[in-house]
Amino acid sequence: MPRSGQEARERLARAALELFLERGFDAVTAAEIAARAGVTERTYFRHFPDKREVLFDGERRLTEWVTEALASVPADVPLWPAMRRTVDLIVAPLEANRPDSDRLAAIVKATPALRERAASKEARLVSIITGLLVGRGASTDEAALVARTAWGVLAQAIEAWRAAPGTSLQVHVDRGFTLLTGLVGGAQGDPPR
Amino acid sequence: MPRSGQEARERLARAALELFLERGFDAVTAAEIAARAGVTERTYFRHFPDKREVLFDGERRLTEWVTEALASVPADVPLWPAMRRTVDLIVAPLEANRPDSDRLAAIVKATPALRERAASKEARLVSIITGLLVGRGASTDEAALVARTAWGVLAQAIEAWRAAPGTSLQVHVDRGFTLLTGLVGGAQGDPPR
DNA sequence: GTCTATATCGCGATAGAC
DNA sequence: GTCTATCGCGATATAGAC
Repeated sequence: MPRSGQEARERLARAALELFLERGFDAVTAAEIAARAGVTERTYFRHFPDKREVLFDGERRLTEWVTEALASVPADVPLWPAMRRTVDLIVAPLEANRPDSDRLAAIVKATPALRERAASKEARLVSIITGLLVGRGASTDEAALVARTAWGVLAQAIEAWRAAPGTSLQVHVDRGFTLLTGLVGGAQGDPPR
Repeated sequence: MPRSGQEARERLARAALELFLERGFDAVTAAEIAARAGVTERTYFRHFPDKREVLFDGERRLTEWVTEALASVPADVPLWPAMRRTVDLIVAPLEANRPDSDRLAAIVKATPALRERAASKEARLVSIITGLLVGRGASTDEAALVARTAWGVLAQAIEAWRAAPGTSLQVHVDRGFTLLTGLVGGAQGDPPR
């Protein structure tokens, strides 16, 4: 079998996804993933630090999308509008990636250990975005707040989108930003509807 | 030593905190925690499902604080102001708890596995808050957005507070809410400063 | 409480790729 | 011939089953 590390890595990722879909995360051993990919267990652990991480290998792309999107927004656009544009820009790749990400989301949702890892990945991404915003001249506090808030809107939109199979993610994103603006920026003494 | 389950649980939590502070999370085994608490390893795992969970036993109080605080806000207060008041109400207990929570934060920050668990606990708390807001009559989308956003402000304030030892948490919270209102609700065409 | 599966990692040897 | 991925074996500790 091929000696290229990258290929083995991809075979491992595919094998893991298949096995987890077939039997569920807990019922699959690292040795089985390795066997299906045609390598030994030891090789598995050289590519991935633990059994969970195989699933999130593709998530690195998300970081790239965000980084590129934010870089493409002119530097003179203020913080919040810049983040809004960034979110809009990554809607398209997210929608294109829907089939894969839906399957992944299903596995993750069903497994507490994977939900933990996913939550931690999200936190890391928010902190990366914070760093990028600081690079644009924002204060740390401001950057962190904007990154958290904008990511919250997107994450919530994604959740709603997954729950409503026919809809477009862009619609949920727009709705989220509008809702947020109304809630946070609007008149504060309004009585409940 | 006492036979009360609750007491053993507390001794385990204290022993774990001590050992983790002394040697770091990874260099401590569950058996050692149990030994210092005067019980067997098996007893440890009866109280806590894994090695990480001992540290977060106290976090249940946070959920209680939030639940009680939100319940104390009159039902006719709109969503966002209600969450703002809720956050204000839990500032006091958080400040009172500072010494313990600072030590915990230090251990968590130094250990990836614990950061994951902490991120997951936060996500769970946000979803609990979302449920409470839905109970007040909000739509799921609205509730989730408000819960995420308000928690983001608090979490960010806590981080800034920890970084600046002399300050009061309330100040950081106020600053965060003001900042957010200005960013999200303010004029959108402003040029950068 | 005891027993066991299995995740995870260290080490030395081997064998494709360039 | 070097690299470096991979192998094979062994050790330890978590976590769950009986």
